[in-house]
Amino acid sequence: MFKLLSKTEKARRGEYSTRHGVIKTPVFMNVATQAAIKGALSADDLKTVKCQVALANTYHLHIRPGDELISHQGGLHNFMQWDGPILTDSGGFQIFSLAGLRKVTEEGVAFNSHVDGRKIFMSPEDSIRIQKNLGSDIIMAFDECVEIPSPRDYVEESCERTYRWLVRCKEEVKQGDRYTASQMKQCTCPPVSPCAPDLFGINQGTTFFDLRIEHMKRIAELDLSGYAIGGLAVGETTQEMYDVIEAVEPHMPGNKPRYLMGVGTPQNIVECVARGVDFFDCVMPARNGRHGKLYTWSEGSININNEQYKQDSRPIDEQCDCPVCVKYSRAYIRHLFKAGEMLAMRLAAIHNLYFYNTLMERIRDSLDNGTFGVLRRKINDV
RNA sequence: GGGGGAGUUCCCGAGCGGCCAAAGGGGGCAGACUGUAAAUCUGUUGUCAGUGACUUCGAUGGUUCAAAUCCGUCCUCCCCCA
Repeated sequence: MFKLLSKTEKARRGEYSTRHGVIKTPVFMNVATQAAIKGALSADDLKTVKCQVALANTYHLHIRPGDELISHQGGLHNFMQWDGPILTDSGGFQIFSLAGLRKVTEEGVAFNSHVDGRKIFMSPEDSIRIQKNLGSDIIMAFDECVEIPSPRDYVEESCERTYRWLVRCKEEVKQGDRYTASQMKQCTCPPVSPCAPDLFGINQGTTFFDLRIEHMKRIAELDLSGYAIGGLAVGETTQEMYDVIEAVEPHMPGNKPRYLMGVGTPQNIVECVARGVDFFDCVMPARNGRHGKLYTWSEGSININNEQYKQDSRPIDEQCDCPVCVKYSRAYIRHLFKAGEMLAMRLAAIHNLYFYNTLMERIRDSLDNGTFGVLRRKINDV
């Protein structure tokens, strides 16, 4: 359940309650696709980096180790030992990123597993059932993420289908309680609650404003727990992305959280908070970290592999109080990268995720004390 | 002492008369990464200069229009036999 606490122009401060705790928004969700943060971080580390919500993936976990298995292990929370909220993506994006192997029909999508190549079929109902087996707090609707650019008639047809899929997803969520006894035991919510997960719908329509708006209006009528904007940051310009959000935002229910899927850079996040977005997720902090690109408050991002840091005894960021910055030097971390040590990626991921989660904390604080504009300018200037 | 083999650009290693500034790795330098098939991918790596020029393939002398590639001598290393 979402509670809007305050608004600063379009920017929103809120709280979203789940059966695994309250999420303070705006929030950045930390991506743990396969029930782990890449870079060798555990659920304990998620606490360290001040993560509020973990994001896992339906497609990946269904293929391996299997959602039934995870269900038998007491659900995803128990499996990965994370007691905070979990949002699972529906698999829609994976099918998009596996382009070439997929076949989309009204019933669902057939595609080849990236693991062993076997044919897999996933319907909206399948996706919901899988996400229920995982025991997620927030589940995403099964959508088709359309490539940008795509022909208008295809986008239109796809939006229609994604809408029909959404209706089916909603129906499936209502279907009998799929939680196992062990999951119920894990569950901390009152016994009377059916523990049905919260369903977020996903807006599509590429960069056709009218299709985006039309689609948004229709899904808004379904009274879902939250609304996502999907299919962005997939090749269009940043300005186009902002324009789409500005076009769609007025048609999103004000009393429901808004989630911009897969975005983005610190600048993107601040700019999109300013445009009314509450939830974000992105692989960038973890992936860039693994590749040596580290975020700082005063220098923007630095590539720690660069020769200039060879003898640099300063921390990654002198203004950062993460466990990495209070201890280690740039010279040491650069060495770890050059030497190919796993620790390099781990330390980098910890720092970057801490940076992102701290960024969100600062955004929330600034919204609370009226200094959001200052922070926004600062992030854009770096 | 006798016989055989090898020395290539930062390293390993191809090339064995012109298409070679010289394949391919590694290493170095730099860049990309936005609901994670990503500890991945891309560019660059003799010097100088905007097409081109100049110096490189152990050393030195030669053969040839032309040599990293052929021949002589020398230096160094490896293997086998005594």
